[in-house]
Amino acid sequence: MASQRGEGETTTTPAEAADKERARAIPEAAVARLAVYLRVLSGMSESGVTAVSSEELSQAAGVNAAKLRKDLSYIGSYGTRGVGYDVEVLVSHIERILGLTRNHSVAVVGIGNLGHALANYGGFPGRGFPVTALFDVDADLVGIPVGGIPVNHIDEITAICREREVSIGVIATPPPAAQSVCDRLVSAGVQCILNFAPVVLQVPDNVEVRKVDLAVEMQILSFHVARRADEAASVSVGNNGLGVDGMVIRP
Amino acid sequence: MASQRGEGETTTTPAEAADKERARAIPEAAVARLAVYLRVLSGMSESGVTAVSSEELSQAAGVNAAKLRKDLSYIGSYGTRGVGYDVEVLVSHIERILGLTRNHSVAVVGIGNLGHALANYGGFPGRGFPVTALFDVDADLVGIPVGGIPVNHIDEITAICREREVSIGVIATPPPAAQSVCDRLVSAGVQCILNFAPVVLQVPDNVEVRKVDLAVEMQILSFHVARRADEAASVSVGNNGLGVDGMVIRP
DNA sequence: TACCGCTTGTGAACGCATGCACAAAGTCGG
DNA sequence: CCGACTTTGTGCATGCGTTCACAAGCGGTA
Ligand SMILES: NC(=O)c1ccc[n+]([C@@H]2O[C@H](COP(=O)([O-])OP(=O)(O)OC[C@H]3O[C@@H](n4cnc5c(N)ncnc54)[C@H](O)[C@@H]3O)[C@@H](O)[C@H]2O)c1
Ligand SMILES: NC(=O)c1ccc[n+]([C@@H]2O[C@H](COP(=O)([O-])OP(=O)(O)OC[C@H]3O[C@@H](n4cnc5c(N)ncnc54)[C@H](O)[C@@H]3O)[C@@H](O)[C@H]2O)c1
Repeated sequence: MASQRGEGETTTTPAEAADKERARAIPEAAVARLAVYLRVLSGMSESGVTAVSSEELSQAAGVNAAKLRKDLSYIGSYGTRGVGYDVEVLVSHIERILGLTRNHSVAVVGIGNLGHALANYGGFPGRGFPVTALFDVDADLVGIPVGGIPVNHIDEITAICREREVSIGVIATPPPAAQSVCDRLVSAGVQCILNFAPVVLQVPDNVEVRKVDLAVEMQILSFHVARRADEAASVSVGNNGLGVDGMVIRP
Repeated sequence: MASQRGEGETTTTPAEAADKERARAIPEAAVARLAVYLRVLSGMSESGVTAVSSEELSQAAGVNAAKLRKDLSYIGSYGTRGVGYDVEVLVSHIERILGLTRNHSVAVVGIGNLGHALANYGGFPGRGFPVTALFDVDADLVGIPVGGIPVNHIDEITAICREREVSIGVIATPPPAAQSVCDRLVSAGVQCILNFAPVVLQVPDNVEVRKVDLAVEMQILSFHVARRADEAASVSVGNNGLGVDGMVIRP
């Protein structure tokens, strides 16, 4: 899985080496936000904006300006005091930190409702995540192209993932199949998995899993609805001020 | 615990009132995990399991046992020392905390690739999130039923959301339309929004937004790939220690 | 060149979340 | 009824992430 970018004798520039050392120290939460900043900056760049202040960028990204500056400081000092940041410079530095200077081949497993949507989605290839393989267990689906890629049978997963150097596996199968699919991806050398099935996957330490769980998202929203409803109720009815165990909740 | 003899003649039981007071104090991160516990517990319940220890449950949920116990302690003390937790009891308490004792009507806006998948998905209604309305701007889609629900035109959004008491709005439109759709949902009284469009939505304080951003998820995975690759590289090569950060950008 | 106003970068304080470790509280066998 | 054993619930320490506040640095201006 070495670098596939062959320019120059050395594989990394000094700036890259510096970035990479820094990468270790970037908080997980900041990484997620950097991805958002990158999208906002890309949009600005396309609109012809060349410079931006932390205040403007933080507004557009929906975060605190101080937090944004701290996040950017994790990747280095590329701003100009009194002026702001050069959009292009920031874009290229964030891209490098996020490892977007190389493409990450994506495989989608489970070409049902969700798998179809993902395979058809045009937003990934343009951002460095080409979908290069689709898998399903259903014989009727095998061979049919979805979003331009033919569906392969799940049994071919190891060979094809190796061959196409898949680095991200997306699981969109029913929950009972998810763990087995995950195991197959892992044994095919895939080290990153994005899981849509509402199942907790067991993986070795060297594999990174992120889950997208819509039911959980909705339940969190539900929790906030309930909390809000309570607040309204206790305000209108009158709060006796006593929680359980005599804890005083509100003044 | 759970004392408080009832002067709760209203719609809430004493236990509910106690829960609701606690809800205020539950950390956001714990709420997300409670939703996961709930799913695991529901599965156990269906499999006929009636009791579970924090150790077992934490394994199944993929978290630390101490963290699980702390999370559960936020909602009250419903375990039995030396034994564990009663599955049904835990399920009902978590459901109540998450506000799942009432149904939350869901509207999906943007019936394209993703919207179709969401509308067809059978996993929501069974969990208390019935999809009761679909909207799109495309006249060709209006009137066609998807997943059993006919698509309505976006212009009807206010009336229909009010009428069907929609509490969660799901945005699956292209990015440029997302803010405008969001504004319409808000003015229709929807206070919870789940956003799939890669856009930062601006909403009033009383509206809760959660976003699902697949590109961001992939970029986080990409970051970890890069980090891992660097570690491997720096172990084999060693660090040159030069911290000089020239503004070297690859042409 | 010297000054002024603006914006970055970051040290330091704070608050939230995690994980440990153990007393309290229960069960069960005898 | 007792004592050994099991598991919960939680105080506490630790670490991570966020926020504040301000000195340092830069461009513009006279
Ligand atoms: N559709 C949604 O909107 C939605 C929302 C939330 C979560 N999910 C989750 O995403 C997953 C997929 O949902 P869906 O609606 O697309 O389901 P689906 O039933 O439409 O599609 C599942 C696909 O997986 C294939 N499959 C089954 N076993 C397989 C295996 N062992 N290997 C490879 N492929 C296999 C099936 O043939 C089918 O094509 C489910 O776990 C679901 O819970 C979906
Ligand atoms: N499909 C995916 O897998 C995927 C993945 C990640 C993110 N997304 C995001 O989800 C969103 C939807 O993706 P998609 O692939 O379903 O797109 P799509 O183009 O297939 O569907 C968008 C739908 O929204 C409708 N629409 C457009 N403007 C509207 C408006 N003002 N009001 C109501 N409806 C409107 C269109 O008629 C269309 O039916 C996009 O923002 C996309 O970036 C999709």
